Amino acid sequence: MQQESTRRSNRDRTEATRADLIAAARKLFTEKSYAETGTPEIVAAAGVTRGALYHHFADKQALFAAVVEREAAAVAEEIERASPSSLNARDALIAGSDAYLAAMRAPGRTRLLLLDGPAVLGRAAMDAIDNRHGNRSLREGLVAAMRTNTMTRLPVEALTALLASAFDRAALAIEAGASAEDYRAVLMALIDGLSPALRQAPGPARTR
Amino acid sequence: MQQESTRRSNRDRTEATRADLIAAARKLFTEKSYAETGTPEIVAAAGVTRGALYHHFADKQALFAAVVEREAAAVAEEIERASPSSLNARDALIAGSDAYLAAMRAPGRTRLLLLDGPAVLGRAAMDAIDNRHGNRSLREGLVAAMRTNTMTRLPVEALTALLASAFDRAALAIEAGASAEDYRAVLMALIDGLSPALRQAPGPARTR
DNA sequence: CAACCAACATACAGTCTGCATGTAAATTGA
DNA sequence: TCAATTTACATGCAGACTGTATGTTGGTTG
Repeated sequence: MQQESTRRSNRDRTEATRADLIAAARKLFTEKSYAETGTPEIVAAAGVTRGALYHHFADKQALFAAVVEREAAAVAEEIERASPSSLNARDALIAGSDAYLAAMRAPGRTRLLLLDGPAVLGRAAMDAIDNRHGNRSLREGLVAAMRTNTMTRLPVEALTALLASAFDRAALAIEAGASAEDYRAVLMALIDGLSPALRQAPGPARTR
Repeated sequence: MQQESTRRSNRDRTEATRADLIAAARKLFTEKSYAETGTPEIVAAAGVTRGALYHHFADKQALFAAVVEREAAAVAEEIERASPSSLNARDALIAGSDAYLAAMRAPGRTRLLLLDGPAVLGRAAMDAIDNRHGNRSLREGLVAAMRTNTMTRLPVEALTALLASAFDRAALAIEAGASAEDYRAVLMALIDGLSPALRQAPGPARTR
């Protein structure tokens, strides 16, 4: 018998504490905001003290970065899971778009990834995170579409960034109560507008 | 002789103090950020005390809102000034786009209007400001283009918001050192993609 | 010119962040 | 296996900041 409950390896302790802190921080950062959430509140919710927080994270901002990183990874995973993997280039883009908009409906994600993230960590850091997780599949989809001549050839980085920002804005608007159908229709029109051949009536572009 | 220098009406005093505070705050908010700028620093730069600040503004956030409002108005004015007012619908959009990108090169504007603004004031408040100043001309340009059948008919609010977000993102990328030509080319392609008739080769879309 | 009010300055209370210091538990290596 | 060392925290403290309450001076008004 080995000290039944009080016998945890250091790695387990670290992992558990970090997870608790990230979960508590995520909850509070999304319910309120980064600025309005204090570290005393976070550690209370996580059941530890501020000492533990500053042992595992350099500062409040580093904890926030960990929360954002984790959230971006979750979004990327949801999108990849929802991608049927073999459609033609355009339909793959559409499927990815819908998956993104669906994923961003999870409460707090827009605030975390689109409002506080850029302001607290800076656009450059957010771009790095996006490129590590999110935007990758979008960029690859665009490259594939261009390779099959389904899409006008354009600078890939710029096109990826601009389309991504349009998706982001659509997610924000939809969360704020705007018509999801309207925004989806415009996004589709923007994408289809980039197809040399394809013009009007791209088939069943209905929302449902 | 009436007390030469110490004779100012209350309205003048208010106006001057508010202007000093807004100018000092703008400078610091853009050099650093909203979060990293304290009110003691602001009032020191403005040559007043914190009492004056809290007399004229409800709180630090209200001062920030005043700075943002003023900046958005300045951007809108620069755009309207640069608009030759009678071109065809598409060329008017192009001219407005270029004017916007040029205006956003003024130091600190991207941080103020695109990073800190949404995070501190919220997307809804920023939308209200944008609709009061900036987006108006863009929306009117889009409506005009649709009316002349130069552009596919789409939900106007959504299209305005999504195009505006693409412009915003382009401004951020350009400021971060990305190729202005690339981003401009993609923006033009997005706009021209919405023209039913117009397809490839929309004429001299060169950057310079 | 007396009463009033607007435009500040000063002082204070509460809270937060980051760090320094202390302690118990785990890991290491001889 | 057990002493040395490192890791994982808890506690306490210093500095800074925000918002407000209170005082004071100068303009405004009947």
